[in-house]
Amino acid sequence: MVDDRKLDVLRAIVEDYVATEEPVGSKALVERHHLGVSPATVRNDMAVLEEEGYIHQPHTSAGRVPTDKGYRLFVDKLATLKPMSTAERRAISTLLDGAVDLDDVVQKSVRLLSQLTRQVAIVQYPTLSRSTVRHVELVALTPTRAMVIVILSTGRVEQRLVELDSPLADADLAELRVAVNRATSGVQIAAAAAALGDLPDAVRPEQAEHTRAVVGVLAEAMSDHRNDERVAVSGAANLARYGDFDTAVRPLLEALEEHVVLLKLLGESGVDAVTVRIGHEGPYSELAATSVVTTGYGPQEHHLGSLGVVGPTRMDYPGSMAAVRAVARYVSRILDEGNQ
Amino acid sequence: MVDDRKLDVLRAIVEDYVATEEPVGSKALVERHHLGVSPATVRNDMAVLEEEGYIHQPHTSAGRVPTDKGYRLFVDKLATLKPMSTAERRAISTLLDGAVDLDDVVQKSVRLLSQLTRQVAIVQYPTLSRSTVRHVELVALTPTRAMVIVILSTGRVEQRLVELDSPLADADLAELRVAVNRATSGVQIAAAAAALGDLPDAVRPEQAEHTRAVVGVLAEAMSDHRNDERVAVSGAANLARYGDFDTAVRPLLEALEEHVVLLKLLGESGVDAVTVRIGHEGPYSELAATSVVTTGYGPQEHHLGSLGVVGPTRMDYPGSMAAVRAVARYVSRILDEGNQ
DNA sequence: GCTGGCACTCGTTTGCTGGGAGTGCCAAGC
DNA sequence: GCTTGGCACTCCCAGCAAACGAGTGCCAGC
Repeated sequence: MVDDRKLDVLRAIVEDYVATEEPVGSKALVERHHLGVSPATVRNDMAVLEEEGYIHQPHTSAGRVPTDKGYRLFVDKLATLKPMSTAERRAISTLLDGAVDLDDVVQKSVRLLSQLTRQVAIVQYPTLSRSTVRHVELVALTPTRAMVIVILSTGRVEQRLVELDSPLADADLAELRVAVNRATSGVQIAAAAAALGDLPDAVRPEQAEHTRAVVGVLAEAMSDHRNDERVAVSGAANLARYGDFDTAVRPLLEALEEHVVLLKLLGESGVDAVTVRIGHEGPYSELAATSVVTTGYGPQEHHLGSLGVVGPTRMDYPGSMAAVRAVARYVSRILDEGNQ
Repeated sequence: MVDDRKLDVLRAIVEDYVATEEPVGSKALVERHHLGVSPATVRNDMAVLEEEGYIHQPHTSAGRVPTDKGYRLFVDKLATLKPMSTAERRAISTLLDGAVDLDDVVQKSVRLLSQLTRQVAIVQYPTLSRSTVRHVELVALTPTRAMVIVILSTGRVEQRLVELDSPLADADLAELRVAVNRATSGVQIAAAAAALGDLPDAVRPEQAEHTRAVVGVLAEAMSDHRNDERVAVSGAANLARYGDFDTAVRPLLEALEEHVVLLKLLGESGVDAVTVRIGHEGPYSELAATSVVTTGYGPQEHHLGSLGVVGPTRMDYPGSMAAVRAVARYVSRILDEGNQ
């Protein structure tokens, strides 16, 4: 049976182990935390905790180390989210308010998150799939070369070059611009890309050739899900703080290069709900020694992407969870503002 | 005196040490390279090389290790650039030809370079400062909110939101668009930003308020040198291959987070001239154990940015130099094509 | 049910030693 | 005069044993 005091002991073990990176023994425990009982009692509790699988002893005469299950219990039952200090809050808001565009927001956030948590931070770029087309602009660069620019509701701008076989008159371009905007404005990009398919025949049949070229590139730009797969990473240097190079650092360092892996790690967590995946709970056996703290972000509960931190299972969960939630909220707020 | 055979010995030492990561002795040397002389002779040569400071002995009864000075001589005198294999060439061109825009080129290049060299690759985003304005587009999103879009000669697109105090009529916006383009089209961005200063009074005095707002944001977008400071990094996981965590890996890992440091490392190397900076030759004493191989890129010898690889002094210089040069050439070519 | 005492376990540190890799030097040979 | 084989010497390192000590489990007493 795991009663309150045993939970206290578990919490103390987790905290000490996170702080010292060394197995923690009964004596050190009662010295550093005022548990109000003697080492012998703590030892009895530890024996039970070990039997239940929450802690583990590397070898006979060593202290105890939390298991993944122990961390899990710690996170579920014990972690009171440390609130951010006002200084930290101010740092977040001033930094992110200074961002000039969406990419800037992402890059600043990821940097910030890694600095706040002293861990490796990951921020997924906002997905485009749920955004709507705000405006399409066509610009003639030369008579046979135009640039199409798609402005999305999230504030993101996609641009593509179009090469034409024959010159296109400005008047025709203007007409095409009107037609395209009429067809796509306010429509979700996937639907907008589909809607464009009907245009070539509907507008100026004699210009169908041009229309088809422009519309083709436009549709491609709108169905480009490149962004859905992009992530920004920061703070790899924080891994250097950890020992255990081969089991903890190296696999993670390798994973950081594989953005697909990172996306899977981030998962699809809901907005405002912080998810913690501990060690083996994650999808990769090589990353059994790393934990992930993530949450979704997006204006008004619309999930646009995920962000979070990764690090060794032995990480500061309460601090990481608080920072992840705080940053996600600010990012959501900024996306909300840009959206009006 | 350093004659030809001693150079051969030095080369052999460098090659073996790079391959094995271990001090190399005279016996192993004659076995693995057909130098045509006995170990004793090689020892005599090594004694001279050591006296001259090209190699170093960690301790008595150990093999020799090249010094920074030794690598320098190796690079200057001995390294014949390995040509890229045709498979590698094809990989480069197919990958980079598939890039859809400038950022994509940069991201694909850096990835590619790190894979080719199995080192950490760094690519600076092309600087905007030398590019000219190709077109400025103004788009009304709501009556009091507009988006300004600047298309540059390099193909880069900058966008900014403008908030207006009072509604702006479409006709006025159109007129402003014409005026702005007349003032800036084909002009280098710095000059264009300056030229915009005169606009508010010259065009429609009664619209000066609006003009000033739009022009202000435009000028800001044009003088935004954010891009000059941006770099893409890839291949940090390759550091894991190296031992010597504290002296070689950790400082570099930390440097990778500091883009300012990376920019300084990249330096301002000329297009088509590969620069090698070995160990202490670089600007940072913490990075005394790392070397940098860089070159500039840009269409028609116009330096738009730099790219390169960093790694421990014990790196494969010929291979790295060849890969850096090859990638830079392809990037230059692509920028050139987009520029026509 | 908590506590102090105590014997026990076992990883780590320290000190030592033998083997081996590699060198420098020397005398002889081409 | 350069090259070569031989040889004594140096010094790192792997391997081992002993001492150490942190931490435990268990037990008897409160």
